[in-house]
Amino acid sequence: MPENNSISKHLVGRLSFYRRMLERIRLDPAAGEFVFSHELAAMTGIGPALVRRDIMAIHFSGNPRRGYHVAELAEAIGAFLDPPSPQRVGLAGLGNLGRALVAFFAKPASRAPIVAAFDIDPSLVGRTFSGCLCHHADALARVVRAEGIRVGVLAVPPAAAQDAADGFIEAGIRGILNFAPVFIEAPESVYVHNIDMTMSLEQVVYFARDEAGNGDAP
Amino acid sequence: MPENNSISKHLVGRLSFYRRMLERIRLDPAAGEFVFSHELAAMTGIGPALVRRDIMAIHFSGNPRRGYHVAELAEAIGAFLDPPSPQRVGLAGLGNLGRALVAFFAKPASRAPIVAAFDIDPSLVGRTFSGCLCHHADALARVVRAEGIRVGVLAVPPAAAQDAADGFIEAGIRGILNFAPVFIEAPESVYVHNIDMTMSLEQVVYFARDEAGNGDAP
DNA sequence: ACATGTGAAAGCCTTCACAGCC
DNA sequence: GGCTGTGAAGGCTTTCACATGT
Repeated sequence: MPENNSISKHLVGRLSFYRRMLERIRLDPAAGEFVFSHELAAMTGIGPALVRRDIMAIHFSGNPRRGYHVAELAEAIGAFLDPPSPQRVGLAGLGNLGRALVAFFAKPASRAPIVAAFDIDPSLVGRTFSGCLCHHADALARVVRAEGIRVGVLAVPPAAAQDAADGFIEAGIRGILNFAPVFIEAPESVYVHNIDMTMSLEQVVYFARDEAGNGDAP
Repeated sequence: MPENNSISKHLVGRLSFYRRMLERIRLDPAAGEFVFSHELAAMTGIGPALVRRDIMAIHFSGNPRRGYHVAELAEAIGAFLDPPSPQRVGLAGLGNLGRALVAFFAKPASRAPIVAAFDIDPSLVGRTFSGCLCHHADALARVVRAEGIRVGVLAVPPAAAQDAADGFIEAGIRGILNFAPVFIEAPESVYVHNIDMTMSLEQVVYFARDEAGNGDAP
């Protein structure tokens, strides 16, 4: 049975979010072994019907009496989301934001560990940040290939973003997480996700102005 | 004439993006005084028809011969997006991410300057980061009121996020930009926008795995 | 009773395609 | 000829509402 139902970006994001909530439930000694869709809904701000539909999408089933088994659901999400082996991530740009990101993601326990960083500043090259060595940007494509990196994170100034992206792409990267406030040109085969903080802040400012309703669930 | 056409979050985000591109064009001596929708489309990764529709939405008009007047369009977007006076922003959490954010947004020239920061770490309180004074988190609601802050940014650990949000809300904030990977409960009257980096990275990792298409425009 | 699983409906956003104009 | 402005269509997401199961 060919698994086809086109998987949307939104579904993947929500599954990631559910899993984090499930892990929190697992660590909570006061919580039971099961959750209801409306409980997950309350924890995430997502509607209960959509929670159920998302769980359906990964072919997991609950029990109308008890709800969903927390540990099993978390595992099912993992089986669906996680690649067979952790994907190695490279980071371009070790400014304030880049350092924040390695601190977030560098831990090897992570499902997507940052294993190499790059910058053009000679005072950073050769140093280690949160256990992650900084290479010179000139070595980007070479190190990406050598380390088997499949995902690149761009935390460089806007003017440098396309160049850094090109380096990653040339080295055969498959996905890019872009924090630079510019559009990154990339082949169809490379998935690009943009996080534009300036845009987000301007959005909040706009809706903060008048009686707008509550925002989105993530 | 009651301006009503419900304005979507997406539209606001794209307008913010267009404006940044227009400003870049203005600084480019090689660029002309006008742009076509397909040129803005190429710079942003957004479809040309949608660009035109977005411009329509703010009641700006182009000229079929020349395109859109760059300076005038930028001004029209500003008139639509920007509040009468710059909205003051407060930041909770001065870890790596918080420091990156003040560096981004603290400059008073910004349309949304961060004017105060908060943390519980005594070694940070009283110090100044990128020109922005760090107060103790206990003073959050008081300082937010005193400074006339209308928008709050959450860059605190997940466990502290709801508390910080409650402080902002109690002080009458109108919008929240949340970087913590949790759902923030807030009244209808407060707009909440979530940026969940872990989720975003997991999305990229998922789609990087196989032959997925290109991602979104921001 | 009350929750899951799900067809059907609703809503929203984007793209198509073309009339009208420069 | 090529671009803007836009009704209409198309596609995608989410919600509704209820049959089903326990």
